[in-house]
Amino acid sequence: MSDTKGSSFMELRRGPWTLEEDSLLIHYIALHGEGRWNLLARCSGLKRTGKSCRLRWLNYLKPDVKRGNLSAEEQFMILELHSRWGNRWSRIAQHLPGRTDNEIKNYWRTRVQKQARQMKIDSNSSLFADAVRCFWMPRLLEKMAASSSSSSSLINQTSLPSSCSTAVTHDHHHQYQADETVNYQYSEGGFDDPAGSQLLFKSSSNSEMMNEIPNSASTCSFMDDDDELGTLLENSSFMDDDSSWLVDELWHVRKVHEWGGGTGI
DNA sequence: AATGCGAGCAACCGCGTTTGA
DNA sequence: TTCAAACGCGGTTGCTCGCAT
Repeated sequence: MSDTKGSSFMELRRGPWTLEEDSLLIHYIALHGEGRWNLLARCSGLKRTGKSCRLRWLNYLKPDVKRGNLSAEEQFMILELHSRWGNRWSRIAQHLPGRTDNEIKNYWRTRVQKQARQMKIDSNSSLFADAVRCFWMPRLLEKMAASSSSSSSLINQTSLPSSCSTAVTHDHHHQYQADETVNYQYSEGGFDDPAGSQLLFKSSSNSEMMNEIPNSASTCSFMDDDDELGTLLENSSFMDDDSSWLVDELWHVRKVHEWGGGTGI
């Protein structure tokens, strides 16, 4: 079972890869292709396990791996797909070309869970899901709208109760492939419609439009009970930047959720 | 300038699944 | 059908770098 058996006589390297190791790996794969990682590890001259070689290639050296910050669209996709699939990082990564499961996992842990920690709530709770859906995702949509006047390949919609939606204006209609059977669609009307609070999916198999609200049982219901707070939140900027919300305000959300008999944490 | 600390990310580890002999 | 090897996924660790003191 051990990946290192058979090469136990050889001292295996660990830790950061050197340029020489990278070029060895790239060269070997150029000649022999991907796969058979243990064979590669034995034959390439690398003193690494097959696992290590595979990881290095897939997460860093592979030509189509994107580097750099995640775009608003990519962040939106991660939030949306995670709400549907949970920690299925590789599955989520399949829908973000050039991004790896490791990168997405790191994003979730360092950025998303950080927000949950600041709010002192469980990142797996419905409350946090509400906050993401009501404040973070609309903010990303705003950013996407602002930048999409140039160009955009992705887009979406989300389940935004009218009480939660911020002023989002769009001049564009976008579409992206979400998985084998579902196309996500977003159009401007979806947000302008006061009742436009649902996630719309267009089945590619039967072309029917379907309404779906992930986590619908808890979707922002707490907002309906507090118009004053709703106004406050709508008028507020909930992220100082890409990943930092105004924690004090979100703390109020938490309190309203708890006191208002919300879905709990 | 030196030190401490935290965020971000690359890499490792354990384990479940798949493959093929 | 069985079993060992290989593969892939998700959780965790630890290194690096930037910022604050």
